[in-house]
Amino acid sequence: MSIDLAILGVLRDADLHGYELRKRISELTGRAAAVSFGSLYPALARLERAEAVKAVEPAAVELRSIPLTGSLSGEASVFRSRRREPPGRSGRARKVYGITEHGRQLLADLLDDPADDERSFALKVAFCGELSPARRLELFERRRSVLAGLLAGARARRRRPDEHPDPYLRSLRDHDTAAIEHDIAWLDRLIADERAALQQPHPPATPAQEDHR
Amino acid sequence: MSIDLAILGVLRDADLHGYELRKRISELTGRAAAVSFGSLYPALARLERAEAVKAVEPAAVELRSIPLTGSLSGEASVFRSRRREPPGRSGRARKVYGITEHGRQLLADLLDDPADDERSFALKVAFCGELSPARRLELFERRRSVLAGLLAGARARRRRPDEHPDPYLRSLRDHDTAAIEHDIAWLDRLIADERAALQQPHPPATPAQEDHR
DNA sequence: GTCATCATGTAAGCCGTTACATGATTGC
DNA sequence: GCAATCATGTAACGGCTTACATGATGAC
Repeated sequence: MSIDLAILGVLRDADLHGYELRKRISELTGRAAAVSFGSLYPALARLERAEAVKAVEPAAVELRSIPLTGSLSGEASVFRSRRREPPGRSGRARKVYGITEHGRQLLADLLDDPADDERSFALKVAFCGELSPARRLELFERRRSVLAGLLAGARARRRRPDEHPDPYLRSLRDHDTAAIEHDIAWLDRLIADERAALQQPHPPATPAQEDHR
Repeated sequence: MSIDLAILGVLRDADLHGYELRKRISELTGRAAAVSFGSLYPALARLERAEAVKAVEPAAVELRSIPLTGSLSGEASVFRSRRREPPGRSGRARKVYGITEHGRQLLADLLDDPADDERSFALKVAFCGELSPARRLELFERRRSVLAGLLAGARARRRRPDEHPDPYLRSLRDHDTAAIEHDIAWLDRLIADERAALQQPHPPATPAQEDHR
């Protein structure tokens, strides 16, 4: 359930109510993301029943926003949005959710799950700061091998030039092949960076996320 | 229903039975396509009820394979697969479908439908040889404007560097932005070719190719 | 005073998948 | 005679969307 991944991943950084949560999820990437309320709210209810998230006192948002090290401006925007409201009342029974310890574990499990399609892989990358470098490397390499398989198929098809004389289909396939190659090149960069980070335990660019727990 | 588009588009070029049809659909592009039997067979039944396709005599396959101008080798492979079988019997009650006149009209309508997601757009490109140059141009430009909107959003998000310090999310977004730009560049080539073709009524029929490596 | 936005939720339904049932043909 | 492949279908279920219902707040 890729929506759980999105919810838990975003909630990991800040306590949020559904409406705001949806905006954050939509902004994760340009193409993929975007969930509707019709799936978000039931999913939140389900995760609450499973005790992966729980409703928190809105007041707790301010309390939590100060001590956290990461995502400062994200917390600040929640703060801003609350500032406008009178102390006693807010919109319609706004329900702010926070991730639980069990939710964190579930997020870790979801990130570890080797099955990933286009969409869930993107989400996993967005949240993979959570993972150990070794797990991250596995994630990237698993995806790379899937794409390598697709690329092999795409190239094989293109090597039979007679079979599809339609120039538009040809152009589509050429573009598709190039897009896969582009994705693989990106993954190769991520993999190389990860390998480099494994060599020297304290790399300059990506140490920030590792300190919580 | 994007599966209808795929079925009709492939059936336009050759009469086929379900099993073979599925293979052809899967081979259209490297990433998108691929339908399961569980959706293919019911869809074929539905299209047959709607008289967009009809079961044809397997013997008609050979008859039809000669006079058609396009997709010669595609027809030939059907011929090959039938050659192996004894005259009276084949696998289990194999049902060969052909497109009807009404089916062709439906295909044209589906190609014209302005709503397109990632998947259906790819299918439309694969089959857009069917369309008039002006309609093709509309198709490409409609898609281009959608991608331009996504790109604007993606760039705006990237222009707020403070908001998401996570390096993996950053990398994901950068890659996503680049992929959208790549798609737009491809569309621009298709559009330019189409415009050129509109100028001189008898073009050499070679739309944009990636020509990478 | 009404419109846009914020906010939460439910219900119906679409589109597709996996898993299962069935069976013929081919090659070993 | 057994496995792999070809071939067609059904059933159950899953996940997500649209459309709807409801209502508060702020801006103009």
